[in-house]
Amino acid sequence: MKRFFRITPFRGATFFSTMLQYEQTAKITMQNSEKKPKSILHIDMDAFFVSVETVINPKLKGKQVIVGGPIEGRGVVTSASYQAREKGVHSAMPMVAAKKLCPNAIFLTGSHHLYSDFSRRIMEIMERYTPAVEQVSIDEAYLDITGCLRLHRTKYPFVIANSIHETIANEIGVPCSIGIATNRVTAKIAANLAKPNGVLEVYPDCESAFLSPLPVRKLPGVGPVAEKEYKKLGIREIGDLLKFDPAVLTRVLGKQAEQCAKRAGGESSKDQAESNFLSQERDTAKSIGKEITYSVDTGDPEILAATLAYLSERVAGRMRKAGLSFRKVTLKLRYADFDTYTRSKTINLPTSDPSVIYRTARALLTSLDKKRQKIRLIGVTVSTLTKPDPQINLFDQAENEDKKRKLLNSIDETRERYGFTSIMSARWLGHSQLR
DNA sequence: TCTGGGGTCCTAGGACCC
DNA sequence: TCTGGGGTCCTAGGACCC
Repeated sequence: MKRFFRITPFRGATFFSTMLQYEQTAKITMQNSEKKPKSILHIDMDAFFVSVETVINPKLKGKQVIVGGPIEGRGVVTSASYQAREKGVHSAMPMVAAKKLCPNAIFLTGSHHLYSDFSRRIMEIMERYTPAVEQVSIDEAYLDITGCLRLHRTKYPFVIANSIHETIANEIGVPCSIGIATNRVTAKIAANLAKPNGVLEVYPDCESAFLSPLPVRKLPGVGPVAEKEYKKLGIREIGDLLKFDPAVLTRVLGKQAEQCAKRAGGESSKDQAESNFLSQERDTAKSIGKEITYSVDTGDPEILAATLAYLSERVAGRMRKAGLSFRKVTLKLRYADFDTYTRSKTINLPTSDPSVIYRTARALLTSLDKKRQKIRLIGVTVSTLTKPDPQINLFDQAENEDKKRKLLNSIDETRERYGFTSIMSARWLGHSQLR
């Protein structure tokens, strides 16, 4: 009898029997360990972008809907309705291929602003239940509800999970799936298995029984490459990982395997760091970048230079908004044959000056662009980010820097109000395809 | 059927210092 | 003439996630 997990479909009868089951396993757990098990939720929106579009336009409900880039512009799928998925459409698939599979689907390019706004409202709902919310992407978050069960007058984590599930559905109109477990990895996997629109709880002490029969590919961090490597060792299921000496796995497959072995046992490094949930300062970005795939490959140096100017401005704008400076600039090129190269350069003193990004990227482009081929993609990323230290500025530089900063800030404000292209650097004026 | 764009983290070699 | 070991920084590439 499978006792260790249950999908709760929000009906009174099953709800009650689930409570009885929980009571039983929880009792056993209490006897086995002194400490109360943690209750971690992983909440993940179902087909998020498509769901938001459906809230805006209810006529889309139940149809094949695909959100992604423009078909002519080499776009890919970012979100597909379950009706489209039935036909084999999935995210990251070229839009052209999706169109072949679903010729009559509704294709949308989507609006990131809209999705961010929905995301913010959804996170606000979660924060009503616990302050320990850690958002990990636009449509998913971890919640630690261990400390607030009593506040919500229940012993049962799934009571809170169900309430969150219903509140998001009622107030926002977007379906989600929730995994409940004593640690993050198991909660995340449970949420995935609960899709769509389900809640799945893995009871305390049942983690490895739940995880063992699942394919290793289900473990977060195991992609196609790692899966292949594991297969060579005869590892197919998560349980197989436990049969190996972690030291052997680490030697053969590196640090990644070490993590996986731990996760297979239902442990994740982040579980220890409680501070992750309640840390005051949201960890600052490690890098900020922007890249563009041309709709037609180009070898025109003027277009390339204009694009670099544009990318540098975009990156610098976001960096200033975050109040950061960089030391490293990375240029990325992808040629027509899809071969991809990066070149980077670290400068001595941190700055947020877009012209430094541009000049550095230009120099890197000169050093890299030797292949006699047209370019498909070009990108600029800044990293080694720091909060600018005012003391670094020498006195005579300070005034200059201050003027520059004021100018750049006013540029940012204007763009905020009237859109990015309201103020354009002369270099990319006239290259309308960048808009 | 022709492969986006935003990221994070890990590896590995070489330079340089002690 | 042959040649240590540890630490840190820089660079390039690649796996993976959403």
